[in-house]
Amino acid sequence: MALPRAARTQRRTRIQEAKEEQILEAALEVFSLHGFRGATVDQIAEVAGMSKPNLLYYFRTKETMHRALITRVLDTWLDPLREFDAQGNPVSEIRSYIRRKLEMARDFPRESRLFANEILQGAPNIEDELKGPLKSLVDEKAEVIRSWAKAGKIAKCDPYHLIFSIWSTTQHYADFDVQVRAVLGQDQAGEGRFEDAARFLEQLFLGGLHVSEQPG
Amino acid sequence: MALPRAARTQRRTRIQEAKEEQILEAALEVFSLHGFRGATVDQIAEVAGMSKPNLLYYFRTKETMHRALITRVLDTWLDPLREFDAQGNPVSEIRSYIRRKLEMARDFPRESRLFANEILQGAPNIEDELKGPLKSLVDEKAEVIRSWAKAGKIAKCDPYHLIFSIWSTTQHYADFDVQVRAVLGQDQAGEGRFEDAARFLEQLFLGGLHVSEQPG
DNA sequence: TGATAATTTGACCGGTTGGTAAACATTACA
DNA sequence: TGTAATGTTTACCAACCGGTCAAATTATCA
Repeated sequence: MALPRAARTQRRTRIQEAKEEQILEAALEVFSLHGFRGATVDQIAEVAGMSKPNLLYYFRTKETMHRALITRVLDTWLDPLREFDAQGNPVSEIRSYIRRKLEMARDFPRESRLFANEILQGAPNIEDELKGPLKSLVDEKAEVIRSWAKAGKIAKCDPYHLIFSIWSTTQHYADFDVQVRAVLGQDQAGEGRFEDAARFLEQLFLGGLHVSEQPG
Repeated sequence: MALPRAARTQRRTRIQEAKEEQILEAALEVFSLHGFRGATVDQIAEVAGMSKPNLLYYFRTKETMHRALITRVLDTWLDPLREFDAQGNPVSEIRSYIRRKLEMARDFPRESRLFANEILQGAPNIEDELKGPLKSLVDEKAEVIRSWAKAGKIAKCDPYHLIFSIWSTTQHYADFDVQVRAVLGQDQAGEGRFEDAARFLEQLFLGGLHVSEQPG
């Protein structure tokens, strides 16, 4: 009998790595579309092209699989914020942060929806990671923004709500894609909508934070 | 034997009205927390304080119940946008629209999450309503915004993406509440966060759309 | 090659879920 | 009051779901 995955030696065979990758890819597809409880193991197994017991050989439970996926996605999801540079030019840093987030919404909508699903349902599995690593990173970058405001480089504003608003506006194009398409209609909903969004958001944020708006 | 609800005469008894209300209230509670597939009929029945067969006497299937709920929520959810007044002052109209949406996120988070859940999972039940009534209303208001921009009363901008950004930033405080609380921490996450958000969003949108930002 | 470990599968299981059947209780109203 | 329509409950079912098991198959390597 084979040992369960967690009890193996560190060395992972190519097969293990390939299959686990295959499973997580399928799990992303299914979880992001139906949420945790809406997704079934059979469904994931089918998308992954293997039998259910075979899948459960690599991830012993549905929850293990989900947790592995969430952890990985949360990590890459924060990359754009990590690149946020205290030494850079404030305006161009904010602009490129918006652009990177929007690109992720366009190129990785499933990851965005997986995350949104999780948060929406109370984040039962990742509350610790939100209060830990996520909060720390945001605290750090909020301090950077605050210092920019203090130095008069951008308008004074609440840095946390600024970050929230960048998150929400950009992820909206992934999470609420169906609605966006429905409202824009067939003619306007071509891929140009991401460029239009980028233009608009740049205008909104750079206008709203322009130093000339700051009294005193 | 009782007739199923759909086949009854138009006159609804007080009992019917009360029970259906009771059920939809419970359904809102459960669906908004767990999504469609994550919610169980037993759970809804328990919250509604009745037996499962009794509940199914009023709504023959889980889906019927869900659809009734979604339809009603979508309707009230659009009220703030309906109040958007073409004759009013552009700046104060936009400001009060943001405020109303933010108040709804604060006072009716369950409705917001129910809707978000539905859209997130591809809006299988309400695509028609998105492409119909919703799109029509947005088209109408977008035209108003466009006319304001043309008259030089606000900066030129894409009215659709403006509306999207107001939706996303305000609903974020309902849909992503867990994340917002986690990031702000226990000390800052008191109810003051909605006032802080209102102040920030006002600054953002009114600054970003200020007519002085418009070249030419 | 042969033996051992890793991988894959079909059959199955107990619990849950959406929904039904039919008896029973209550209300509306002639 | 009587009775027919409406409302409620208990018992139940078939399908589905997450997960197990033991047997079969394949890879690894001395």
